[in-house]
Amino acid sequence: MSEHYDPQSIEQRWQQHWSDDGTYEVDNDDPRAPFYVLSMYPYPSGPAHMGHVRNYTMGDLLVRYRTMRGDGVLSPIGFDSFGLPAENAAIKTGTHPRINTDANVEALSASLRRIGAVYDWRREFRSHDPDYIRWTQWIFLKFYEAGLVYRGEAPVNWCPGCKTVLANEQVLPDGTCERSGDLVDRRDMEQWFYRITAYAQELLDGLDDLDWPEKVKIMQRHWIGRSEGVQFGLSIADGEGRPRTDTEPLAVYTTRPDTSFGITFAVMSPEHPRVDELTTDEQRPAIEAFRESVAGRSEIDRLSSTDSLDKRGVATGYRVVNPFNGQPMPLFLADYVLMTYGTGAIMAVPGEDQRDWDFAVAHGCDIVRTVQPPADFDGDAYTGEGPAINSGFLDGMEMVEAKAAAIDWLESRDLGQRTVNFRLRDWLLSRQRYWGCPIPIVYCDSCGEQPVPEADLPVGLPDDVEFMPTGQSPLTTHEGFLTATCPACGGSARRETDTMDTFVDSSWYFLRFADPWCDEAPFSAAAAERWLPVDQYIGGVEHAILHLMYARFFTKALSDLGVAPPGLREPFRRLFTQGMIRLGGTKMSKSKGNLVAPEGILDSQGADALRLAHLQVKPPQEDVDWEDFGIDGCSKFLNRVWRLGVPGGSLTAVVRSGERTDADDEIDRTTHRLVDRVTGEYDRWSYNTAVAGFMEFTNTLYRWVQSDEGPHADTLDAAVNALLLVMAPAAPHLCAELWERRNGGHVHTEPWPEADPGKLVDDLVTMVVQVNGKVRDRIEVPSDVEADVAEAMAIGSERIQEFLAGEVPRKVIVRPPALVNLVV
RNA sequence: GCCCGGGUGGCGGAAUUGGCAGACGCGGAGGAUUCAAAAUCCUCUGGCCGCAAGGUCGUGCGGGUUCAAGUCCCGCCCCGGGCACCA
Repeated sequence: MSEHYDPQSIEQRWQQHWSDDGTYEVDNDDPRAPFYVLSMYPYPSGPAHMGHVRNYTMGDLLVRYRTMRGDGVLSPIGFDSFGLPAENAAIKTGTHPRINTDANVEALSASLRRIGAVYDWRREFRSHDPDYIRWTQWIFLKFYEAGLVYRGEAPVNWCPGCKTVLANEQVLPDGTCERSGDLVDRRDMEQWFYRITAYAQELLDGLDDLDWPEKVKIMQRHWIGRSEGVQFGLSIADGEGRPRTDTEPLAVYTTRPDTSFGITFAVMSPEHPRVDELTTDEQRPAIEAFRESVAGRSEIDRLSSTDSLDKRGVATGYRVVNPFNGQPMPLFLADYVLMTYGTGAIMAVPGEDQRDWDFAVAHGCDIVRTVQPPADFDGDAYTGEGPAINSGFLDGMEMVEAKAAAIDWLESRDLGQRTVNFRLRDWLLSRQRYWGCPIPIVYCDSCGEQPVPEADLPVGLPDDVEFMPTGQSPLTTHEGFLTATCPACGGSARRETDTMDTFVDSSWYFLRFADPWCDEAPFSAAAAERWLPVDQYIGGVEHAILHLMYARFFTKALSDLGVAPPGLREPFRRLFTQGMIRLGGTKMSKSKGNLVAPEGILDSQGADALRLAHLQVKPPQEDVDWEDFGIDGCSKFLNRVWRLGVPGGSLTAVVRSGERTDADDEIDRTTHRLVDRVTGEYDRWSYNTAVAGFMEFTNTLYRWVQSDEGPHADTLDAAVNALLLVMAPAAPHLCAELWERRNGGHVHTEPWPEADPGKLVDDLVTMVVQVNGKVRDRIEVPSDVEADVAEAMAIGSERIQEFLAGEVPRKVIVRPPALVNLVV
């Protein structure tokens, strides 16, 4: 075999070995402790780019590390293979999405193998596999039976670019589509929804116990947006301003009932069902015009309006009555009040809400302060805490007390009730596209909407379709697909042509991996019990809300439906979010067209060098610029390790035998420190410093090997072997090759080395001696030096005596064996 | 506006609990080897003063606590990300 380091041949050889040997295949009855490592379900867009490499390198490191620690590691892979890009490509080129997608899956799989990432490939599947479609539909039907799926007319986000509706989460803050970047507009459409809001409280509570980045948990909490308040009615006023009893009061929701005495007007959403009823003839033309101007605009567009407030609201002519003080006040319509939150109508308290203040000024409404601001307050609305004023029976109470008192007052009179509201909305899952999982529903003229019987699953996608340039789904015109039989009456029926959002596929794939062979259910409960929750989930922070929220919802619902184990309430116990790779200042992605392909580097320097560069460049959770990568340095380092470790290499040709010396003991301790250090760093994701540790250790060995005394054969042997063991998860091919040549056998099935605690500390350490906090001398001391000895040595130092200049230290701080500080 | 991160040499970064700031890598300089080069190996590499020994300043800015602050506290500035009229 060649003497010099040749990444090409050894990488190919070992990748073949891991595959043939089944090193990383794990059975469901494996006797080792189960540990589930999962990188986020990749969308197959073609060969891997650098972002993939970073993600999958980190996951692979963990898989190999945990395996050496003795765990039976489940490391599956599959592909999120439904989605718009394949369908858009089909529209352009006429190639069926399945052909393109499968080719892309093959390309991505090959890339993953080439960077040395290892998986139990027996468990691989793709979202568009008929088997996977079958179970995705089966779950839909289970949810349908349980009332977690419903169809409803709703204002939806329509993306003209994607020719489909989007879930709220898929619309960016600036009102554009997260996928195509097109401006989203609003339409009323009949759509399918998952009732995720049924789990709002549990989704919120469950976050507390998850070992996730705090940042992600905060984002989810905010998205769920729980608020506590009270819902009550504002009576409609008659001509004299007295409450009418012949019509329902207008329901409003507030989190600040303590300020109720300061209500000076009320506002309804333009789409509130009672607008017609509560508009005077005089105001009707203005109201109609206003509603029309709002109708076509998306919610986000409305809420981000920069129009002045006088243009954003209009009076209905009606008045409502504040139940607390009997005061009548005007009722408006305004675009910023949403029908989808709370009751679709609000009470306005300009004294304690800045937006209400601005609206009151624009429309000439009264402003009453009901919370006493501090003396130095000089703003408009005061939103802080303080004693209630101008508030009748609430006067003098602090906010918390006043809230409770106001709610009690309403409840005791049967005027209102305590209410919890969530910002989270139901998950709109229908998409008007072809390349997705069909929704298993048929429509019968006589029986109406009917679920497809379980035995008839999967409802597959027809292959003989033609993609129209308009982007309209070919399912809507495919007679063979459309034609169905009603399962209830046997009559003719028409099939649902919407397919599911691809986030549905990625909401349960991690469960299927536990048991992808299961034929009676999406997975067996026993397998789920064994592997789930995922011990370590790895992916991009860009999925902090969408995917992670949906997957949590599915897990909870499946658990409640008895499909998943009852105790399985969360899918991902630990989450790590790695940073993205930027090039030229923007995120590296296919849509931005600024990808760097790894092939060139794999050809020239090899997978190990590329992996090491990804690990070394920056802390894994941080974003990184491609310009900062140091592939050459890593490649150079691997060559150094090779020359040090390869048997018969010139570097280690001269070694001592016989007696061990102090130098051997020192190297031995350094070796144990390396093992201890790297173990801790792997455990806390400090991969960049772990690589620094390899390099530092290698530098130390080089200096030693080239020193006059030279290394003792046994010490050097142990040191290099330890290096190969701890580096094996990071640079698997090189370590496997050198290990086999040196020791025979396979480094990745060796047990993880353990550091001897007794060998972590040197006998002699350098103690710093400071005078007034400044380092003035360094003294070698025994590592177990006593405080008084250390102090005596410090004061005894000649250099220190010079700095003391005869003065006696006023105070002496001794921290043996690290430091002595003399204060004069 | 609110909520998270972050600001350390020419660059990426390191520094478990307050205890030698700048590990490791890149870049740069010098040397060894070589006919020469590549590769490799060694040394040096925060600023300023100094021939040197050494001194002195230095972790975004301004204060503070402490024997001791990159690290803790108070007040600012800047950068990145998330949310954004949610009643």
